[in-house]
Amino acid sequence: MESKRTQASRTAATRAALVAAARPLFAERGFAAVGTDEIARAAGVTRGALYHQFAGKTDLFAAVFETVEAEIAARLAAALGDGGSGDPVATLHDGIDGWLAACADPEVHRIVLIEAPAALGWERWREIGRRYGVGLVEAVVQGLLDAGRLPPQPVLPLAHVLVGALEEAALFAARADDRAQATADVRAALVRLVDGLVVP
Amino acid sequence: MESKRTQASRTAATRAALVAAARPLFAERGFAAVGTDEIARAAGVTRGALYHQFAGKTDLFAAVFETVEAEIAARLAAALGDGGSGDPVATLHDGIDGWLAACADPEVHRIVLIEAPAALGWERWREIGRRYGVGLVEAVVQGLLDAGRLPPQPVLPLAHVLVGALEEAALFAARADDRAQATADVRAALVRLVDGLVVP
DNA sequence: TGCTTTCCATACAGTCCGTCCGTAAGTTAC
DNA sequence: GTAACTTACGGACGGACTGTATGGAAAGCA
Repeated sequence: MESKRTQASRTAATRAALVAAARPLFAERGFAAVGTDEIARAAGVTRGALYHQFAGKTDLFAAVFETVEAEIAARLAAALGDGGSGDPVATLHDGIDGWLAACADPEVHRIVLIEAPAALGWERWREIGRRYGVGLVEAVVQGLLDAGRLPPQPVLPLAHVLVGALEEAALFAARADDRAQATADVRAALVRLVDGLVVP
Repeated sequence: MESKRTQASRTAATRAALVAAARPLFAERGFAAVGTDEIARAAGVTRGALYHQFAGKTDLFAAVFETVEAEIAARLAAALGDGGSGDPVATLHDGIDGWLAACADPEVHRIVLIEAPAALGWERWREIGRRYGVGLVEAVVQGLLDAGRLPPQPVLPLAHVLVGALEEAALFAARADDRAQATADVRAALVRLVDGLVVP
């Protein structure tokens, strides 16, 4: 079968090809430094296809960003799902490890943490991020509050503060000379941070 | 006097005019969206002067970024200098307040936290930031370690984690609908965070 | 004052984004 | 099956922007 390609499959194929081609380019050289012609050629199509499938270069980047975010969220959800039955604080520690491991990949932290805020603007960046990574942190914090492991307080401010700590920790670890050592160090700092928050 | 302008003063005047003109433009529309011609016209010169004084658009942005960072650092150093004789934890609380107040200005947080990482790259961003805001946090953490108010640990990882928390807190507060409420909320979250770290 | 260096304005070349139009591939109606 | 229509795509054009090269004015120095 599949001798006759349907429109939907054509569209899906070209969009996927463009996203897959743009991802390493954006990650390597940044949003502004890579042109649409290079992306289209790498995807085996022309700029005409790109501008038919996406509203523009920024929209294509948003699609790449969403793909990366979805991968991280799925990875973290899987890791957190395993420890869901145990101590919520232990779950949080697992989440820290999973996050740092995911951001070790330059394709992740360069796109998610460096390029996306400027390319999409902070509001749109956070709006998308809230459906993925930020949303996970919110859920974990809410779980801790429900379990009485945190003093009563609004969820969102604490979640944002923790997200900021996690993001900068990931960049510090990923860009360090000795990444293994740096990862262990920031992990310890993050664990001390969250352990100081929770009540027995 | 001043009928006869010296070369040094000419250079200083044009550089200052360009930096002053570029600052609100970059803050309002972002690094990529504002052209060099618009900056030059706003400064009352031409692009020729811009490219004579700066290596390029990125270099001009770096100068703007350094100016903003220097202002924040001076402001925080003044606030922290007053409380230097008191409790180091109280000093840290004052630092949080000063930081949140400084980042309430869009010219600050848009340039420092959104545009700079992508425009300059993370390494250069942090290299400059370390001479200003990040360096202050490092000093405060080192002071807490010396005073025995923190369990022994490397300074840099904890400083970066705290900087990340502070940065995201500032963005959250600055972009919220109810900024006063959001500022109070993230301030409380940050205070709980650092209070959980220190030992009596 | 005459010469050199610094500072700056103008003109030019190269690149890149977004849009427009024509064509091909796929879908629906009869 | 084929005709009418919609969707996907390639190629080319126009506009904007960055960085550079060239010529002249202002300042430093003898």
